[in-house]
Amino acid sequence: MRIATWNINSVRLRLPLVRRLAEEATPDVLCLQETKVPDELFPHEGLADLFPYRMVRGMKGYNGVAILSKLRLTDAGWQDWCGKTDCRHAFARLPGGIELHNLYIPSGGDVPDPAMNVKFAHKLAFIDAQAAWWAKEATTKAKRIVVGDFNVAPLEHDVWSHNQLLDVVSHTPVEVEKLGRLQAAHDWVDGVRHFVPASEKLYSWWSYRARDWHLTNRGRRLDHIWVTPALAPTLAAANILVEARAWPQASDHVPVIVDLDV
DNA sequence: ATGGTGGATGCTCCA
Repeated sequence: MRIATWNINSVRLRLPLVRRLAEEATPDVLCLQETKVPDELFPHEGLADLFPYRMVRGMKGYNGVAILSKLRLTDAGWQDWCGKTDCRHAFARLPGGIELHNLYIPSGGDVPDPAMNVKFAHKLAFIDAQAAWWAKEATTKAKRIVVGDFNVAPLEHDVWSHNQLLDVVSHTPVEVEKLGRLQAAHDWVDGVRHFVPASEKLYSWWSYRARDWHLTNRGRRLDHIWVTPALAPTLAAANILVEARAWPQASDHVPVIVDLDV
């Protein structure tokens, strides 16, 4: 089973890129974030041939998540967090009793101080709420996958310069610490780092503002696929599709892909 | 230290 996650930054604008990914990388399940489209305007007609099963949860202009699947989805739904209806979490059950969760964690704005910046406070509260939720749900046998744009690059080599990003939202110690607690809450296994040593640089996002993203290569690994320990033995491969950053009218994020032998 | 780009929206917010 091939699972992919991609912050698409408008699914309507980049529908051709979604189709290209589906055809070239052949994911069985594709989770999107920042779809930026209300459910009634979601481009189902442009995706139904590739992904007959779809769970979408979007709103006008901002955020939005979608699960597109070749495999049957059951018990599909969505959930609100932090008292907001901002379309950041969709879930569904896959064949084999696997529960899939697609998350778009708040970006957090520019100032890494929750007292000065309500967006950063929201981000930290969101991660805390997730950690509490998973601590409550966790069982050793649970077969679960959580994917998405977590907007946190947790490891030193998940950013181009650890020292220069310590004060930059996405890599501050408080976010990394909270994401670590969230990860520990269900003993989540990082499906990509399972195959790539922590000493190796790995990115899934490059800013639009760089003159030449490829030349400067100032990336961050913000997009993740985690699995519960019960699924860890099935991890078969992982890939970050860096080349997609150079596709015409690219998203600033690239697809992250994990294969499971299930 | 600053501003750089891109998307959705509608004379600005968000990333």
